[in-house]
Amino acid sequence: MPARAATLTDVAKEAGVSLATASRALNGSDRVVRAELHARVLEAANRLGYTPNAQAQSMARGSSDLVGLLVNDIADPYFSTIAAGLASAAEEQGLLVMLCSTGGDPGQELELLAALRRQRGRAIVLAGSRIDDRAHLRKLSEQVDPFIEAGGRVAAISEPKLPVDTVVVDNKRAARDLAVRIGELGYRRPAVLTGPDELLVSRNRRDGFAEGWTGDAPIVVADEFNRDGGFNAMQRLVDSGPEVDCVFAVNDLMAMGAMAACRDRGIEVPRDLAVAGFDDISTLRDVTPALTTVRLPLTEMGRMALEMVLNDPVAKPRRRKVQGEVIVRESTPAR
Amino acid sequence: MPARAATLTDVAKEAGVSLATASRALNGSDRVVRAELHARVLEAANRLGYTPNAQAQSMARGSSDLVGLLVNDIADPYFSTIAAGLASAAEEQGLLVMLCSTGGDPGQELELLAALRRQRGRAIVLAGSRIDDRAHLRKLSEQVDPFIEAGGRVAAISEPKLPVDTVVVDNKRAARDLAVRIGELGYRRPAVLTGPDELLVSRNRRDGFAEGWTGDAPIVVADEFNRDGGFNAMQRLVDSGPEVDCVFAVNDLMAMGAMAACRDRGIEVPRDLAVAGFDDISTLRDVTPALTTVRLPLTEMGRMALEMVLNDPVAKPRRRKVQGEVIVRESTPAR
DNA sequence: TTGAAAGCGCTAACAC
DNA sequence: GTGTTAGCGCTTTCAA
Repeated sequence: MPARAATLTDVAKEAGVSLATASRALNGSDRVVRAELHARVLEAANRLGYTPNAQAQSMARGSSDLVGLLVNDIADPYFSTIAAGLASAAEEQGLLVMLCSTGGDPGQELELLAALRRQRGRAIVLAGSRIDDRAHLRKLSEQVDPFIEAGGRVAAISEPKLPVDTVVVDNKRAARDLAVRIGELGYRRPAVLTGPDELLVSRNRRDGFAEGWTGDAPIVVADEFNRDGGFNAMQRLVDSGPEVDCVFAVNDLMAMGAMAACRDRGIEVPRDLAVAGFDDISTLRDVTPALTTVRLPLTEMGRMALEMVLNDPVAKPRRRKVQGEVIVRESTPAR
Repeated sequence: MPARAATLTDVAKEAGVSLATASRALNGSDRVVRAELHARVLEAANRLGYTPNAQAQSMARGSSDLVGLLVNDIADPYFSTIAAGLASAAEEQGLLVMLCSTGGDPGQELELLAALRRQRGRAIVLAGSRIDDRAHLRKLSEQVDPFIEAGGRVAAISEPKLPVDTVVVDNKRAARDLAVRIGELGYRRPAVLTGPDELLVSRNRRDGFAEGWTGDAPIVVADEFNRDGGFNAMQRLVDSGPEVDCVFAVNDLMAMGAMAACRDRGIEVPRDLAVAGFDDISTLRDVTPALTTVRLPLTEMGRMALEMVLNDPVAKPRRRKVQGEVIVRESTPAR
């Protein structure tokens, strides 16, 4: 057998019909093919194990059934849950997802975006925090704009920094709500474990919490936006020895790291110190003490982004705001 | 501006050279283009914001830079970690990953495999447990074989049920090792919380454990292969009231579910009951009590699969065995 | 070194 | 209804 897949031409020949008829019979069109020929074509296709070449189809049709998804890190449950939502919505639409994981590296982000662009998918979804860097945002636009100009569609799941349809989590508000609840629970001296300042999520969650807090301004310790960051930040916090009765880590992974650090230092959560996170990662819903956090509809957000990006484009970018819901659990008992 | 991206023809025209020259200047080839023309082409391309059309390139070249990845559920940390490994290896090779998540549904798996096949990527990686179903395996082969026949490459990360290169976890052996360790720790009456019998991973882990166990055969409770399955299985186990001093859940998610069920029933882990899992999901490394489990090099497995699938094909499918490492933590203290 | 032209596999006018 | 044919954007002989 040849190292070559059967083509439509092969099928047409085998069925004794024209290329056009074969195309119409197999891949639909308004034109109708006589039942007999139709059957003959299907049979031939079957016999030859014919599979349409989607690349050729997109070229000829001028439209593709690929959508790109760019995330910071697909191993991070935050993004993998979004990806799952987006992928399942894509499947329903008969679309295929091209996945790129940047590792949080802006340079990589640009390169992968370019790669996605080259594939001429019908849309690209950018998930992951925008960093507050004018130069980088400009470079992103240099990729995004021509893609849109050429008929592509782009949406983001992030802080609304790019002029594209965006699913935006109201981080500030949710963090504010959380601060209020923490206050109501009787805590008096909170600390915030935050990520790098350039990361907008991180900043907004921190600021939102501070806004919602009525007592003295919380102590803030910054580190990486992941588990190890939470661990390290917590260690530094403990070592600097301030009086603190509760800690808000700006995401669940950091909160887990923080709790691990507490354990290392003999601090018992929540007896000695309360801990709260953000995201409500489902894999972590069974940890003990159960983590107080802000629930985000991650799967839904992935679906929403796909929906937006498939909608007809509008002149003005749409914003779909998503609200987080404070979930109080054992890690922040009333005191 | 036109809703149409600049093409190579546009660039050639703009630079006042032939199509062929433009192609050679921009997208490399053995032929060398005179420096002056080269510069002129690059400039024109830049001015026009030209991006090569990867689809057209694949068609013309007869080879694509897409690889497909089919997983059971991208939201499951097991698969998202594998995907991360594979994606990062792919990036290094300048390849793009098309991601499909089947939801564990065999029908869906077939459809998505077909979709992947249509895209004419250079390779497809199938990650996820094979179910032991002759009819389904045959249908899979009906997709896989012609793809390979036509020059495509396929690899799997699973039990070696398909005649393709496979990264295979030695589940049986690792589970056996775990059983031995559990025995050495002083446990006497274990139960196994397993998944559906058709799932080969699930079965092999269960059987491996039983093999490694020297006392009376462990009680076995089967349910779904996920968190809720662990929860439900554990409830049923408790309700049926047998004497058990330790539980092996065949994956970490089930173990988490099992621990949650214990909490519900007032059983304290590990004081009243020890629990062990399998996979060593990184998101769960900080839970308390720390989970005894079998560590799998998931990221590495993703990389390995890509590597295999890009290697020259060999007549006989390769098998790369991966060993799990038993990690004893607090959830199974010596007693 | 450069250019003209023949495909790659398919769709969509356009004719019959 | 069905067939012919001109593209889609690119690479790659083959000549010049």
